[in-house]
Amino acid sequence: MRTLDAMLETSPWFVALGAPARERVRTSLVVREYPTTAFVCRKGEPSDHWIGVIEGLVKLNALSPSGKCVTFTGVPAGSWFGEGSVLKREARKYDVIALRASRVVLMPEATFHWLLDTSFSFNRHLLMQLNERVGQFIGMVEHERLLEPDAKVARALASLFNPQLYPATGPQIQISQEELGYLAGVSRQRVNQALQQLEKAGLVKAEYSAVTILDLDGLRCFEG
DNA sequence: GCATTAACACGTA
DNA sequence: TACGTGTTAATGC
Repeated sequence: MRTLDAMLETSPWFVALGAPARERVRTSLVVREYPTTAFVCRKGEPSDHWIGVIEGLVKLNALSPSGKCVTFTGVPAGSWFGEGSVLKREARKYDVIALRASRVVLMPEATFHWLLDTSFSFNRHLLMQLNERVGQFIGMVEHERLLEPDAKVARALASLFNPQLYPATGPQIQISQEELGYLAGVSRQRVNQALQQLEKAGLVKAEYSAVTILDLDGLRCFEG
């Protein structure tokens, strides 16, 4: 995923639009670049855009009053997020931070609501995406309460490769073990141990600041 | 017992 | 140099 146009061609709701609507959407979009650790959005800001990741990886993040950090989800290239707050016309509820150099596309709120009012394919896509997210987050609660750390790390990794939400993701993801820890809810040291177990089981290959998935289905049902 | 934090040496970009 | 990794020791639930 290198360019905005490549991103749009893999967005099913966009492909389904007629030429005039595509043009209207296309001209309203703005592309921005962010270096690693930069804020794409901050908690409390107005939600005036739907956000797509063209290149890179961003995370939805929250910081506790005592300074602890949790990551709700990582968003890889090819996917859109942030519709919840735009739909409700409320302030951003979480920080969005680039995990590595990332190119992002912003769709203005006005375009978003116009699509909502005029395009069945857009509505259908949004419904699918929200439904998929509900399933993902319910799964997260289940894993958080029921699974051991090795399995939590396995599911956290697998969640970054949801083909419904993230259609155009290759098998390798560039993410540090510390960030995986924030995503899985375990310490960096424990992530390191878990990755060694998952590697031994032939499910992943751990690399420097990256993980390659070898067996996605195996990761999804890994229980130790 | 097991995970977490802290601390350290080492390797990599 | 700055950051990520692999490991160990002390601490806490």
